[in-house]
Formats: sequence, C-alpha cells, structure tokens
Amino acid sequence: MYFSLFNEVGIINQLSSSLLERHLPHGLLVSHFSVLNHLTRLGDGKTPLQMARAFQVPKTTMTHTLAGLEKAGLIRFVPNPADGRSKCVMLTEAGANVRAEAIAAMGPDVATLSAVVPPERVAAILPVLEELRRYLDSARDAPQPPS
Amino acid sequence: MYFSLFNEVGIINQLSSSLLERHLPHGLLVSHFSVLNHLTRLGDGKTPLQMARAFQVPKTTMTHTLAGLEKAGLIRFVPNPADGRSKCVMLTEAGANVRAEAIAAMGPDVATLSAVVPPERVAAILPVLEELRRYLDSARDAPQPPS
DNA sequence: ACTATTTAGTTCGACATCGCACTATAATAC
DNA sequence: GTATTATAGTGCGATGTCGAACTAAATAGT
Repeated sequence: MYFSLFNEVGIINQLSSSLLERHLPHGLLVSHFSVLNHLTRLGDGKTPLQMARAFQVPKTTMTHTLAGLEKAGLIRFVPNPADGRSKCVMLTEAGANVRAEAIAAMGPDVATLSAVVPPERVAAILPVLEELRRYLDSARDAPQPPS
Repeated sequence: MYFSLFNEVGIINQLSSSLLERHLPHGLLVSHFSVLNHLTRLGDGKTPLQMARAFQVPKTTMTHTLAGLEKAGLIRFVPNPADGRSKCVMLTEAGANVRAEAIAAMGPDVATLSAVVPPERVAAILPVLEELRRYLDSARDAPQPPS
C-alpha cells in the first residue's frame, strides 16, 4: 500500500507541476516559483544554502535555479555581511510581481480544485504528509539498521 | 494551502524516490522499478504506449525507460501480433527477481515507516490523493502529454 | 599565529525527462 | 484501390537535476 501511496504522490507531483507551469511566464519552472514564494512568505535575505535545505534539494540545484531567477531579474544577490563566502538572496520588485501574477492566474484553477477536494480534506491530509516527510527526511542519511 | 500541499507532495516524492533507489541495483531508477511492478501486478504483454498512459508520462520517456530495462535484461520485446507498428513488453525472470528482491530489501524501511505513519492513516489519505489526481488529470486539457 | 578541518558556493560531467520532427504501419475516405 | 489521416514508436536536441571535485573563506586545534 505504501507503494501505491508513493505512486500517487509521484503522479500528483508531475501533474501539479505542469499545471502550475502553464500559468508561469515562459521559461519559469515550479522550482523558480517555489523560491519566489518562499522569499515572499518567509522574507528575503536568506542564503542559497538555507534555501537548498528548506527545499530538500542539493545545493548545486539551488545554484542553478537561482542563476535562472537572477538572469530573469526576479532576484538579486548581495554579499553576506556576516560571511564572506556567502550571498544573500533578495527579491526584486519584478520577482514579487511575477509571483503575485502567477497566483492570481491560478485562482480559477484553485477554485475549481477546492470544489472537488474541499479545503477541509486537504487540511486533514496535510499533517500526515508532513509526518511522512519528516520520517523520510530522517531516514535519508541513516542507513538501514543492522539486522 | 494548496500550495503547501503541492510543496509537500514534491518533497515527499523526492525523498521517497531516493530512498527506494537506494535498494535497487545500481543504475536502476524508480521509473524502472515502477515498470517492473506494473508488469508484475497487472500482467505483461502491454504495449509501451499503454504503459506511458498508465504512468502519465510522454511516450518518449517510456521508450527511454524500457530501453534501459531491456539492456539490463529485465524485460524483452515481442512483436505485437495485432499491430505491426507496436510491441509487447514481456517481463523476464531476471526482471521479476529484481523486483522481488527490491521489495524484500525495502521491508525493514516499510516496517519502520508503518510504525510512524500507521496503515490506517495512509488508507485514510489515499482516496483524497486519488481524487486530487483525477482532477489534475482531467484539468490537463489543451496540451498533449502522452499519446 | 599556524595549520587543519569544515563550510558556502561554483564548475563540470552524467543522465533522466520531455517536446518536436520523423518513419512505418494502420484505419478511414472517396 | 488509392489517397488521406491517425497512431505506435524512435532519434535528436534542449534543459533540469544531482554527485564529485574544486575554490575560497571561516572556524577549530594546538
């Protein structure tokens, strides 16, 4: 049954990604949107490594994603005053706008979705998913116990 | 909140994939395992296109995945007697063994997981996820992913 | 103070995914 | 029966992801 669970999760991830990307400016992926969203909700000034950890992706992936966002003018880097090796990621106005527009563009879809799968049900499954994620996260670096 | 949902789903997908791949022979990915699993549970003799649709992936992706499995000797192709353009995917003994061994190797992990997130809770959220998937699938209208 | 180790970030290479264009076969039209 | 259209699968190119090795800066050990 756990296989079915992971199977569903995989397909939902695929479908939701492509659905979201349809509402983003050309060339922007979910990974880019997620970063913009993160910076908006939790405030900018984070370092790339912090964000890599937040998204559970390798830092090389974050480097790549941030490079794309900077090239598009949606974020900019400032040196980290507390650490010469590091940078701080700052959201630009263009970046905030792109995020806001994407969310607005998704409004109708979310509305339709919430009619099919009401928020209560989502709220009901979220804690389970979070727990699942925490377990998987903890099992990520811990090899299977000796048997 | 739906964003959080998709975010969790994305991370869970990532983590569960790498966890599963740790128990697969070197070079085999989740996509390969999923195909072996599918052929075992639903019977072999399916065409590549049928499988592409079942997994919601473009057919080019399925071509690639199946090529890898054939190269590893885990499946083999036979011509489709009903359609000269098509093939049938057959599971080999080696393929069935690899699947069985991977599942056995995951046993302890699944056991640990089921202690943290008991089967009842998984059973409770699966229908919601399935409904979510059905909606997303139906909303995937204009473009042509598979087929 | 000086060296060793750790850490932030990048570069590079490997590879999975996927869209587009193409071939071959089947189904349909007329 | 031939021409048109639709379908199954593949080759190719572009791109995202990620591991390994690298550079530079910070911290720990002595």
